[in-house]
Amino acid sequence: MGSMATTWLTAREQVAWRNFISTIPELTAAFEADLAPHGLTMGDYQVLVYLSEAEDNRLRMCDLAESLKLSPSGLTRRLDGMVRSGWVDRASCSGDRRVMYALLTPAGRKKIEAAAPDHVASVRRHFIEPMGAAGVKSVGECFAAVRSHLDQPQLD
Amino acid sequence: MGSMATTWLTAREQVAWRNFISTIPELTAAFEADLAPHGLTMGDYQVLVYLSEAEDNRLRMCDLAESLKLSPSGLTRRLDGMVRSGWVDRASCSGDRRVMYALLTPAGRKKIEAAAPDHVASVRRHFIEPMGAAGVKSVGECFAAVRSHLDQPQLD
DNA sequence: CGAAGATATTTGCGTTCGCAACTATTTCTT
DNA sequence: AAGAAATAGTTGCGAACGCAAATATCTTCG
Repeated sequence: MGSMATTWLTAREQVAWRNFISTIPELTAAFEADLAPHGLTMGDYQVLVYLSEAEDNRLRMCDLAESLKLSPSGLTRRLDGMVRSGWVDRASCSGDRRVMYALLTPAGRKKIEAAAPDHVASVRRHFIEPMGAAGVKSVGECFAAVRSHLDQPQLD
Repeated sequence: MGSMATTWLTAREQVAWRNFISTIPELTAAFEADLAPHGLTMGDYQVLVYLSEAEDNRLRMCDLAESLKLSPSGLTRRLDGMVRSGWVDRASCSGDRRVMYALLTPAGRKKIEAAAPDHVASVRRHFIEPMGAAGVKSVGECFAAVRSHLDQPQLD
């Protein structure tokens, strides 16, 4: 096996890592709780966001799954619920019959318009404000870096 | 209803938020993948970490659940699996018979000692290195702030 | 002391999600 | 053009987890 000695985390690195990893569950729970009065989960909300920003308010399932970082089957099931709720419709694609579009219904648009102010306030209150302007900038850059590193094809 | 106008996110705030929220699933998937060869999930690993750092290598279920940000039932089930794997034992408490201790077995200690170098390398590679030293410091502070805000009893 | 409430844990149940397998369609190869 | 490979989506299955209820045990207070 490798004779490479382990490079442990420095105190500061460990603080960053542990703060991050232990905050995520509480933070997401807070967002879910703030969205619950609208009858939405974070997952539902994200679907509505992507659809409302998409051209013609619709996206192919696979593109939406990619945006949401969700497996194909996960998206199928999530959409099932949202279709039942009337916020999203499915539509087949005339050009490629493998494809299903998810499309925002008028009810879905109403839903996100009603929920958005509360959700934005929630994000601002729990996430943006505690870290301050400099923190926001830095965190944005850091996670961009983490993400772009993850998306690379792992050369090593 | 409130006549308060919504304060939308600035471009920079939105970048930070979206980078953060979209990176988490990929990041956790990367950690899970790096830990999988050891037969461990992130959840299992965290249990082993807390137990290995605890006095006498044991913790009350409720304290462990609190540390892990897990519901009591979630912890019960997670431990079930780890007990089956032989990494953890349950022990009742003579002083308070409601209490169950989770305690690290020698096999559990071996397990985390074997996995730790890989996991630390994984954290370093996916999380620490991409954000750089200044980023690490800032992210640590930011999430400490977010967390301490969440833990407050919500005065407003 | 004894009843009421608090605390610790587990179990039943429902939800969410990923993987693997399957179907349907399109695209590539020769 | 025919077969192989790739792509899009859904379904079966199992794992993880939270909530509410049940159980057992303390603790508090009249």
